[in-house]
Amino acid sequence: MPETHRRTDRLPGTRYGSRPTMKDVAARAGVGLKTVSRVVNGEPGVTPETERRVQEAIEALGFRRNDSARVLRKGRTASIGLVLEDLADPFYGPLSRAVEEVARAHGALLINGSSAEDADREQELVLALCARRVDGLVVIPAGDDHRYLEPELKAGVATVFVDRPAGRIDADVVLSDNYGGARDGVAHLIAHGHRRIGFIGDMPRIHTAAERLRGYRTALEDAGIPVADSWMSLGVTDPERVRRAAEEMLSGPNPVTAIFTGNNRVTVTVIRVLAEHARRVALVGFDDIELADLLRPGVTVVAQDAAALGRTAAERLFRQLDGTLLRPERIELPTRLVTRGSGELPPAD
Amino acid sequence: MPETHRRTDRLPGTRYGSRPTMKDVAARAGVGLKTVSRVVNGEPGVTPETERRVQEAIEALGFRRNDSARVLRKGRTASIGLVLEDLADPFYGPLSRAVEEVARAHGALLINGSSAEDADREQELVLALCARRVDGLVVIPAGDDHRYLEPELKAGVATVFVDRPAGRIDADVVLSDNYGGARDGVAHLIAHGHRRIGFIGDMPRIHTAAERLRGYRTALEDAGIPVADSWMSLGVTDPERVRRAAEEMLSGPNPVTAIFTGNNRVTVTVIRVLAEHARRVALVGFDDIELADLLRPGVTVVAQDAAALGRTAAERLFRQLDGTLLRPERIELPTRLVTRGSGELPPAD
DNA sequence: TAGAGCCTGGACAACGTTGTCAGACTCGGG
DNA sequence: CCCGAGTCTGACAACGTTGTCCAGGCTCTA
Repeated sequence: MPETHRRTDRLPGTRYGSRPTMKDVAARAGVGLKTVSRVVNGEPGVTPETERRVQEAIEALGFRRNDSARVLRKGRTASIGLVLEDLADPFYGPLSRAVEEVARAHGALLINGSSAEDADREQELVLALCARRVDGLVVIPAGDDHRYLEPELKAGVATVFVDRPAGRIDADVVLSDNYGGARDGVAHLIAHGHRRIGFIGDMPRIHTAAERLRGYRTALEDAGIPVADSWMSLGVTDPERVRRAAEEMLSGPNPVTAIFTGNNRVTVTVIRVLAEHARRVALVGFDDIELADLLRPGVTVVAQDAAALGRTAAERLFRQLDGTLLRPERIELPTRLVTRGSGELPPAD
Repeated sequence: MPETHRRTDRLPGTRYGSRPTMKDVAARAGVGLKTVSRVVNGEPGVTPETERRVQEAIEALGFRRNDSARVLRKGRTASIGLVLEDLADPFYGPLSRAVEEVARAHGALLINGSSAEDADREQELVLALCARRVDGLVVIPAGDDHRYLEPELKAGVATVFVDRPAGRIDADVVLSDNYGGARDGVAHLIAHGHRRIGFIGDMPRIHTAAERLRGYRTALEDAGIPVADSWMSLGVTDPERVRRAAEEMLSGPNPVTAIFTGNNRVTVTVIRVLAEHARRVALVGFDDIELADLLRPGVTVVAQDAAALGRTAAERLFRQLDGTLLRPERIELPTRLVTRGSGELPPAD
């Protein structure tokens, strides 16, 4: 029993002593260190008999390769980082899963963090992931200046931005057609006779919110409808503010007959508000929401394919890692107008 | 310029050459290696002037500490693993976020994987995480035999199971009161006069499904209602099967007047089926679903607090790591019956 | 049977960091 | 002027793995 008290400087939390290493396995199996490595990695050049002995020792000791050491040696971690805004947002669920699936297909693990829509926290997270030496990053950016990533990009960290573009650096971006989707959604309302259409969206510094607002304006302008400031409400999307905004639009001397909502959270809140209102107001929302088809009236939405966003981004990431991808590109995925009744409500007055 | 071509054995993918190390920083700043380490880690014993020089060199080179090396040396990774069934399931969103928040509060990152309800994949994932030397694991188990974790537990990997208990090992478990919740939900239906109540749930090998079924049976037995096999349908929860099951219960010579659904996915499908039916059928579902309050009739549910499950589990995990937690425990969190009308429907015939 | 070539196994260094320890230097008091 | 205490710094080993390279034993052929 040599080496029983090797690690005297271990942190106190490591209670039960430390794990066996390849050295221990080698000693027990009576072979050399590298032979164990070969067995563990399925490399050729080991006789069946030796392999058996090594396997036995591995089993007996409960050996598990230490990937930290492996990573240190090999330079690749086989893991990618995903930074998004909020793990609990239903929009990011399918997106995360798609990224995870692609990662899994490439033998990589997913490290996952939420920025909570805070630029500093995003940076902190991204840099922590870089310190872990993730092979690549999928980032839904909160901030708008990503020059802090330059050393990382130079060092070969594959990076793809999703849902919103990167700020002040040249990087791969995968977006939805926020502008076109919003324009079509609002045009749908106009086609059903609406002229007074409200817009409730996220803070305009968020790219998606700005683009959707732009789509809204364009649709109105294309139809020759003047855009009234009082019908646009941009800001945080917590229920209280959205509720107030909706109620203002619905009351007053010149109430809207339809509302276009800028994302799933806003849509849900506005549905609640409308449910309390006597007057029937048309609604089209950006992002699909579960059960939207069962509400009465059903909720018409501009649906983005969150899974496709994630999949596309992750696939580009691994193509960057392959080296088969050369120049950063901006990819825009189409949205789809799903009509379910709410948009078809004619103006009530 | 020494050391420009040090890493000849790097993988081909590392395109842009390699990252600067502390050694490089030390050389540039004209100080010793350890001094750089001290600056990077904010350790005392460095004059402001020296620190400035080091910071400058770090900045200039774009140095970022390599946490793989750090981990190897220190034995702690400051990361925990979360293995769940499906990242995209709305039930796991809040749970993941809660785990992430606790992790963040303890300065740890979250590595995240989906088992897709497959025991082998769960094991593969868990062991991959252990190879990464995560400090701890939060596992929503798919399998029912976790003896493969024994060496890891001995080695001090903190582990907490959530939502379902561990199989054949002694470990911390945080559960919802599935039995009691289901019993109360079914009792609610009985209290409103229902006698013929169907149950549609997940595969009985899944602990939560079995417990909820048990609650269902108990409620019926307590009320002296015989339990009919034809009113219980257990199996995979894809929409097709659930739909068939619901339709069978609703037709035939002896149709149910109420349905108790075993999880959120089942509930959603059954709502769809009921929406197509003329006859009004009462419904109580396990798990809350978004917008349930806006459906007509509103959907009564047995709500679990997914965030509390995640938070409790993660907190126990870090207490294990602190050493302040000694014996594994089984914690059961209460559920809450949220009545929203659907459960109050009287039997239609 | 000797020599060439192949197969298996092991010694060793390196990956980038941190803990240990000792050396150099400063400062103040005796 | 010297010494001790204190401050700052750096050399070195170790963490556990993998790549390189060489040694020794084997087979096969001439």
